[in-house]
Amino acid sequence: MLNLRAFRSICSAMAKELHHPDRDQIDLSAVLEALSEPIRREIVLRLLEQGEAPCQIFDGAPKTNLSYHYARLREAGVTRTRIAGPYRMLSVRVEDLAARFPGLLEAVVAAARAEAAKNPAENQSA
Amino acid sequence: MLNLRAFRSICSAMAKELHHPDRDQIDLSAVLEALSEPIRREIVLRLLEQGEAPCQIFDGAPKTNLSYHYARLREAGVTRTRIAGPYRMLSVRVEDLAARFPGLLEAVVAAARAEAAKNPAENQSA
DNA sequence: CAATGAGTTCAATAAATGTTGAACTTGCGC
DNA sequence: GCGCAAGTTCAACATTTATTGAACTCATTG
Repeated sequence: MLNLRAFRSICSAMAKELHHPDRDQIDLSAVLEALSEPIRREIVLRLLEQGEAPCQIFDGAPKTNLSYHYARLREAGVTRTRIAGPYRMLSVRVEDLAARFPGLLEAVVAAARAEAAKNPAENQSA
Repeated sequence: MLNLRAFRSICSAMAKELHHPDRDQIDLSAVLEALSEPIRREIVLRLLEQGEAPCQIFDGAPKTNLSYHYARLREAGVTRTRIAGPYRMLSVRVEDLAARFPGLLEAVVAAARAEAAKNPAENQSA
């Protein structure tokens, strides 16, 4: 495990790329758990609406907390992070998720949208 | 909160019924989280295969642990528990879940089935 | 090179979930 | 009424997740 972490650090430094699980390594439990957190669903919804976007567009929590949530989404295989100069661009791995769990993202997104529509005040603060 | 707990105890004692969230109170986060745990997905798969079944049919963990998981599934609105004499019959609230989050249960179940097919040894021990 | 902004890492803490064994409650059969 | 089985509750503990502020890394600009 320590070896894996060191390995990832080396990859990051050399290739300016973060580690993402391969498509066939995306784990159902990790995805469901990642998406069970409201703020993460908001992030996913926003990314789907706008397409790839920089972390900057999210401000519903302190930076460090958002950083943690970004990492959980990425590690679960839900999002992809691309480093672009001083920014990190996030996107949802729509095709990978559809390939691994057909219909899951759509269902969660539809439910999350309905949820957001039901709580507009809460949503505007995000 | 204490009041709600007392209220639920009274309902249980009087009506031999456990509390279940109303359909419109089923919360997306609770459902996703409930289903993010592998053993709970197994329980759901088994119930869907066999229809309503007594708790007895599950033996993949100690009774108290299973009791905890049953409660999480029930509280999330995923399952319904009916008391029948000395047994507790569990069933999946398929229609409620479909009404609240169309396609979600199907997608999770399909993924869980694929998962189970990929790990048959792990599955036979359940 | 220094300053600044974007976002991360780290360690400590808080909160929540998961596990467990003892004690318990309930229903049933003898 | 007693004994037993089914499943729950409780409290303690283990594990994991979530939050936070300080320190950090990296890229850009003057």
